[in-house]
Amino acid sequence: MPMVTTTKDTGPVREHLKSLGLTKYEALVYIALLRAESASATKIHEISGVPRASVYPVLDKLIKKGLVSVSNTTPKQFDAVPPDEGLKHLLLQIERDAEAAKKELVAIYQSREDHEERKQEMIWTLAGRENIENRISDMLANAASSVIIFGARDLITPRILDLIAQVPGTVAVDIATDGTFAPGALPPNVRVRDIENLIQAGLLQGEQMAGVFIADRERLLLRLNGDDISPSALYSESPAFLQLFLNYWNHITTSLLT
Amino acid sequence: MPMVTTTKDTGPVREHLKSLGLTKYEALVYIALLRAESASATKIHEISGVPRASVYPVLDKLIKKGLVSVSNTTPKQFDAVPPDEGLKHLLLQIERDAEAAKKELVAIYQSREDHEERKQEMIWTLAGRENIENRISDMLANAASSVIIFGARDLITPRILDLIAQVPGTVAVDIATDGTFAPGALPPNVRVRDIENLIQAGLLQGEQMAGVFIADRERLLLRLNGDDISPSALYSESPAFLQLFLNYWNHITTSLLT
DNA sequence: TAAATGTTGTTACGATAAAGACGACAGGTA
DNA sequence: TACCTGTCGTCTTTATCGTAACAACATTTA
Repeated sequence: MPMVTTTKDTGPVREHLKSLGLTKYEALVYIALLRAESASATKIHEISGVPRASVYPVLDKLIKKGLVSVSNTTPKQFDAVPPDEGLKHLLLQIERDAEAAKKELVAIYQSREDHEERKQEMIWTLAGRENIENRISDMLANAASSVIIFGARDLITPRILDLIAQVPGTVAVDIATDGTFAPGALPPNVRVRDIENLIQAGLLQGEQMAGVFIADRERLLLRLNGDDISPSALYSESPAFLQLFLNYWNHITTSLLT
Repeated sequence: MPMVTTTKDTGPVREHLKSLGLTKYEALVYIALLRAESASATKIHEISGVPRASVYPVLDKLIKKGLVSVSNTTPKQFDAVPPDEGLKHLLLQIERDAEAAKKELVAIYQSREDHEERKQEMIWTLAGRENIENRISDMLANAASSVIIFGARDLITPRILDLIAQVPGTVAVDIATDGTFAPGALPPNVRVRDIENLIQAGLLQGEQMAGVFIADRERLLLRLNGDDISPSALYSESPAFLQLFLNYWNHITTSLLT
């Protein structure tokens, strides 16, 4: 009974499996086998919707990847390796590759000629919410003496809040924003200033969503377009550029004193 | 000076980066940027050998992946994110995907109808040295009461030896082989028998490289063609099939008593 | 038993999508 | 003027997707 089911609900899983190096067909066949518990090629074809002729080469690849095993009966029966076991080894292989790649790339990176002069004065653009938060993450994680953050409350997302909480106690963290934080969410080395009255006084206007992150007074990230679908940010280690915002910061703190 | 270097030594790195989802060009451009420290598109083209026109879209993708940042100067300058940082986030994303996929797939796997009868009697084929060792790994890691291993000494590779050493002390491990082990390499719950004299007596012949791994007397892996380029193995939970080798095992142990 | 029917494993070939490769061109810089 | 940058369009190549056909074998039916 050729009951060919269409490519149904298997929505996000396929995308996730693609990250692990599986093709569309490989994902479909593997999922079908997880459902079926030892099936023939034809049955796999019926469940997965993958053309019957394509099932065989796809199964070969899955076998080589250690996700599927074959019986020695005739006709052959195929069975999925349990997903926790199969994915574990798949991921392990990727992690090994990543480790090897990192090793070689770091070697290249460190042996390059350092012409930092130019680079120091450069202002760089970052794209994508994820990448921006990653950069902030690295700034906070590597901060040795001080961290300064100011801007709209929305900028300090739960993830960033979490990163702040993990900054060592020896690092002075200064935050100036217009909102509040849950009590006890921040360690004692973090000082929060409320700039709401400054905003109302017209001293801080413009890009509502812009925000500034400064680490050790030498690394700066300027976040823009926070409400856009693809936000962007500027990053710089330029002393001149930094000084601009450090002055800005001085302005804020002294204004708050009055 | 158009000094277009050919796709040179960057041998294995590219393969490793492919595991992380990078294409050939992406890998070449990223490596070039690691060498160059903030270069223009043309310079990247010269170093990497990637066609100049192709460099731009490739850089876009690398930027989206958080591996490259752009200056706001004109002409644009590009710079590589340090590899340890960049690869970390890349791998993190993959691990998140793997975790999500595992969750969904395990759900599917557990909700499938259990028709174990047929499967129990089945004998499965595994392909590839890596996959075979992975299966052995899982057998040893999940063994609850007993482990039996017999066959040529070559089968017990350093990795397997390591796995044996990690088996909990409550599990009785029996090994029969024709070679020796470094003193202290094995914990006290492992008992080793020497079958060399049995081999010389002609009681154990045939496939020199075949070996048997049995866990809890209910899971069996039969390794074949150990010297072949792509070795294979049989796996089974069939009681009948298992009994065959348990008898074999009895034969060995009793023969050694005389 | 013999013919009819169905299934399996394999091969071949076309369609589509992605990556790789090349040339051309408007605009800006030196 | 000469050069470089950024962009576009096109072409080739490769991998994946998808369809069709076929020999070998097994099963059913007459």
